[in-house]
Amino acid sequence: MLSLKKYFTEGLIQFTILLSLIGVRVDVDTYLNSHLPPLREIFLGQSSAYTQTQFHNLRNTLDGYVIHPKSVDLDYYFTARRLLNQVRALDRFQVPTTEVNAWLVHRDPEGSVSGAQPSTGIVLENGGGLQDGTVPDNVVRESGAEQGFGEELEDLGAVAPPMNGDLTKEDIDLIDILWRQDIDLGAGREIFDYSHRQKESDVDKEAGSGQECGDGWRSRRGEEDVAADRALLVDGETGESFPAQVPGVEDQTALSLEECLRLLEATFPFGENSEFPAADAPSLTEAVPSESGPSVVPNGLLSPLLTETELPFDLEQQWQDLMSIMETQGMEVNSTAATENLYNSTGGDILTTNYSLPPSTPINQNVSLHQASLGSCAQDFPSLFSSEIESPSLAGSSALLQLVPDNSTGFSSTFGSTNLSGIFFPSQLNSTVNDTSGPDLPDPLGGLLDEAMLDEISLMDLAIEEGFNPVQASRLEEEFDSDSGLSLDSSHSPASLSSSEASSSSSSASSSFSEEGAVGYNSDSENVDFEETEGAVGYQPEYSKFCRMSYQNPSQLHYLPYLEHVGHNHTYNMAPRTLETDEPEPVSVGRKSAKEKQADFLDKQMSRDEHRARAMKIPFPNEKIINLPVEEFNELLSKYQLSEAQLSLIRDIRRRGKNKMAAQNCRKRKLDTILNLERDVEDLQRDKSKLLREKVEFLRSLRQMKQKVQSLYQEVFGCLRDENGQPYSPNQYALQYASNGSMILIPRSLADQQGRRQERKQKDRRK
DNA sequence: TGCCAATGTCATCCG
DNA sequence: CGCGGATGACATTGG
Repeated sequence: MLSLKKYFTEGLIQFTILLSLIGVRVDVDTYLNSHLPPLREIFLGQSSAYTQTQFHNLRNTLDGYVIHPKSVDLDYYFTARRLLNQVRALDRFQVPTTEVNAWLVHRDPEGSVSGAQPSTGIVLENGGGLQDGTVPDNVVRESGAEQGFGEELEDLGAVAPPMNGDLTKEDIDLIDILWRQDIDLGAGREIFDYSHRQKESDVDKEAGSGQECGDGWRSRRGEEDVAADRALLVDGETGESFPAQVPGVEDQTALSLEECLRLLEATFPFGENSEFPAADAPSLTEAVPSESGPSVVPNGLLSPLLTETELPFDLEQQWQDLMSIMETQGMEVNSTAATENLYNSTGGDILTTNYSLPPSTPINQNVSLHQASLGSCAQDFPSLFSSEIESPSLAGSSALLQLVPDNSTGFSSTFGSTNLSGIFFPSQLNSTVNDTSGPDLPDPLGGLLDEAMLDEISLMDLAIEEGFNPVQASRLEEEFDSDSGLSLDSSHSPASLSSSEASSSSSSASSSFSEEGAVGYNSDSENVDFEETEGAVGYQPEYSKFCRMSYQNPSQLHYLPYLEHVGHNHTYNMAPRTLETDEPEPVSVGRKSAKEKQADFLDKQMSRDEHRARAMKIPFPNEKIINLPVEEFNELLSKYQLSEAQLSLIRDIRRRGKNKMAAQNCRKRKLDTILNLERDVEDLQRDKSKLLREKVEFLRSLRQMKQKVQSLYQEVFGCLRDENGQPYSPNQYALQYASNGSMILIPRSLADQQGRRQERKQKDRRK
C-alpha cells in the first residue's frame, strides 16, 4: 500500500512536471491564441477554493496566467514579474556595457592594435565564412557571416515567432488593403502584422524594463538596414549598436608583426592548459633569446565570458575543436593581397628548392619577427628583412625560419610548442593548389550549435516569455480596488494576504510546508484567540479567509454584528443568543421577522452536522466538539448526561470536522506542491536556457578567436620571405610554436606529422 | 438541467 | 488499541 501511494505521489509529480513542460513548449495561452483556459487552469481548476468570493471578478487569471489559484500573493506576483523582466533582459544577446568598457580598458595601449576592438560579437562573427569557405572575398564573407549571426539569433528564439493573433479573415483582408495603400509610402508589411502591433503595444505598456526588451524588437526590423548603412550592427534584441569596423580582420594589414604576435598571444590565453607539447620542436628550432621584457598581454581581448565565467567545456576540447576546424578550413579565409603573394608564381621556383630539403636539416635564419612588419608589406620586404635573411651563410640551405617574438616568454607560456601548421595548413593543402577554396567540411563546432540545440534555446526563450504579462499588474490592482465581494475583517487586506501567503509559500519553498501538519496553516493567524468567540468554525482564521463557506457579504454582516469579528459562523449549531450561555434552548423564538430572517439565514449557513447536532440537542457548539483537545473534550462530555445517540453523533461530528480540516489542509498542500513544482520547473528551464545562451556565447567567442588567430597567422606567414625575398608557400611551409616561445617555420610534411601525432594523443586521452 | 469547481465525507493508512 | 493526521475516492453543494 505504501508503494502504491508512493507511486501515485510520484505519478502526480511527474505529471505536473510533464504538464509544465508541455505548457512551456506548447504555449497555449500566448501563442496559439487560445480560447482554451490556461494550462494551469486545466489541471488546477478554473476557480479558486479560497479566493472565489474575494476575486470572483478576477477569474483568478490575468491574461491567462494564474497568480495563485488559492490566494493572491501580490508580493510574489510583483517579485515574479520583476524577476521575469530581468530574465527577459538576460534573454537578449547583448554585451553588457560594463563588459564593453572592460574591453576598452584592457585594450592594448597601442591604438594600432585594433584587433582588440571592443565589439565582442557580431562583426567578428565570421564563422560562417570559415565554414563555407567558398567566397573568396573577405567583405562578402563577413556580410554573410552577419547574416548567419542573424539567423543564429533567430534560431535562439530571440525573435518572436510569427503569429497571427486573433486575426479574422476580415482583419487580414483589411490589412492587405491597407498595406497595399501604404506600401508606396514605404511602410513594411510587418507594421500591419497584428502580432507586431501587439508586441509593440506590449512594449509600450512595459514601463522601464520594457525599454530593453521591446526596443530591440523594433530595432530589429526597423533599424537593421539603417544600421547597416551606418556601418553599425544592431543587436537584434537589445538594439545595441556595434561599430561594424572589424580592424581585427581587415585593418590588421597595417599592424606590425610584433603587434600581431601580441594579438596572437592574447587570442590564445590558454597557457598551461595548452596541451601541445614541445616534443618535436626543439629539434627543429634554435632558440633565440627574447629581447624584450615582460610581455604585455592584453587579456582584455578575451571575451568577458571567457574570463569571468566558468568555461562550459574544457579548454582541451576547445583546442581540439579549434584544431579540427582549422584543419578543415585551413587558409580559406585568407584572401588578402599578402596571402595571394604567397601563392604567386614568383616565389615558387625559389621555394621549390626548399621543398626537397629534408626536415632534419633545418637552418635558422634567425629572423626576429619584431624586425619585420606585417600587412601588405610585400613591397617592403627588402627593407624589412635584414641582411640576415639575405645572408647565405645564415640562410644556408635550411627551410627552417626561426621567428622569435619579442615577448617570447609570454608566447611559450601561452602556447607552449604549438603546431600551428597543423592548425592552419591541413594536409590537403599539400596536394591542392587552390588554397583559397578549402575543403567544404562541416564545422566541428557546428555540431554544438546544431539546429536541435538552437531550437531548444528557442523553446527556452519561449518558455521564458511565458510569464506575467505587464498588463497583469494593473489589472490586478484594479481588481483589488474593486469590490471583492467579501471583506470580513481587518486582516483581510492585501497586505495580510500577501504576508500570510508569503509565509506559507516561504515555508513550502523550503519543501517543509508539510511539516506544519494539519494545523500548519493557522500559525500566522492574527486573531489567535478566535476560538474564544463561540461559534467560530473549527478551522483556522487563515483558512477562513479563503474559505468559500464564509460567503456572507458585508451587508449581511451588518445586521449580524456578533459575527463581525468571527466571520465564518456557518457551523454554528446554536442561535447566537444561546451560545453565550452554552445552554440548549429552543432555536427559533420568532419574535421579530428580522430575527426570523436571521434564523433562516443561519439555518442555511449551518452544515449538516450542525443541523444534526441541533436536532439531537447537543448542548455545545460543534466548534468545541471538533477543536477541543481530547482531554477537554472528554471532560465536556462528562459534564452532560448524553444519550448514546448523542454521543455517537458528537463523535461523528468531531471526526468529520477534523477530517474536514485535514482535507482542506491536504488540498492546500497538494496545490502548493504543484505550484512549487511548477516554479521549480520554470526555474530549471530558465537556468537551462541561460546556460545554453552562455554556451552559444562561448562558441561565438571561440570562433572569433579562431578567426583572429587565423588571420594573424596569415599575416605573419605572408610577411615571411626567404633568402631571395620571395614569400614562402603555405603549401610547403607552416609556422609552428616551439616550446621556448619562438616561432619556427617548418616544412609542411613535418607539421602534418606532428599534427597527426597530436591528434592521436588527443584521441587516446579522450578514451 | 447538466456541468464543474469547491467542499464535505468516508475509508483507509500510518505514526 | 485508540487517536488523529493524511489522503484517495466519492458525494454534495452551489454557481
